[in-house]
Amino acid sequence: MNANGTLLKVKKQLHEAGFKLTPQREATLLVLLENEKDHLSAEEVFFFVKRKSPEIGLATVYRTLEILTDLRVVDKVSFNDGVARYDLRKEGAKHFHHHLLCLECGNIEEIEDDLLGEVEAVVESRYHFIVKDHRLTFHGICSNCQAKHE
Amino acid sequence: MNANGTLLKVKKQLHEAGFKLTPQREATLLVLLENEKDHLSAEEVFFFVKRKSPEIGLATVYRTLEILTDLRVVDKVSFNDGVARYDLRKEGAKHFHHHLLCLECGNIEEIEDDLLGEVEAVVESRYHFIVKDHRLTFHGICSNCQAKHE
DNA sequence: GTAATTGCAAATTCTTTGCACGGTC
DNA sequence: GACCGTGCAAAGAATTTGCAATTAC
Repeated sequence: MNANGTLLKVKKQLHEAGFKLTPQREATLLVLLENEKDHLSAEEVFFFVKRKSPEIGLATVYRTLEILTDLRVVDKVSFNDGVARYDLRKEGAKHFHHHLLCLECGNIEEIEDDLLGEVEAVVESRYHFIVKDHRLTFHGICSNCQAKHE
Repeated sequence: MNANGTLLKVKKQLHEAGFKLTPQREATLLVLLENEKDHLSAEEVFFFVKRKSPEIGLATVYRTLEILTDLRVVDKVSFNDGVARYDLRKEGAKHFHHHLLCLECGNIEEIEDDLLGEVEAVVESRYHFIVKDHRLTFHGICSNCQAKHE
């Protein structure tokens, strides 16, 4: 689904949940869409939104991100650096994607493969735990940093 | 390895890394060992340590936990609730264990199975990423909460 | 003895909240 | 005109830091 389609869909979701479609919320959504590959913190979202709409407040960004998290439009994730980051959920993706965190350069790459199908089946049967979602991050050395060492 | 064995081993590690073996560090370690199954936050560790050694300061606990994280004695993890939690690494475990987070009661269960061997091989070959460790948490409904619904 | 470590308090950082004002249906 | 949403500033929570006093080795 393209950015415009996603935008329309989320607007509909907001409306159906009884929220208003304010310019601030739209600007925040646009920033999230334009930086889909990144994992922006609230401060970073604020920074980008402010370039479009300088009058916006940080608290509004936090409040918007909270709403979007509740509506499952974004996922709130944390990579142990003390800030919450917000990650747009992929349209149609059954599960949350995975991350590759490089221990040297700190870069975070997203991978889309659904790698956990079998593993979830094991967890469900062995622990009688109904899996709804997961968070999987690999820590290691990215290909760029490997190349630097050669 | 039993608690005492672990304690001795960590003391040795501290010593080899040039740190002093203070009573505060020992008390903090003991608390971590006694609550191995929990995922204590720094505040919680502080609370327990204070019962043994009331004169300890919260900053010391933070500093000790940082050292233990650097020495890879504990893992710092975050379950998106805004606090860092500290999880003792299992002796001899090749990889960090996994977690089952119940969305209803909030309980966190640890599972020891090494479920990711194949998945890591896929990641390494497909993305040329050298995997050093991982974080995997399943979100879902634990068996207790399932029973409540019946 | 002395350099590392501590406790305390102050400072920082991230996030949430209270509130008066503004915009919308 | 009720009400939702906003910006701002203040509050709150988690963590870090500066420093003088203390302690381990």
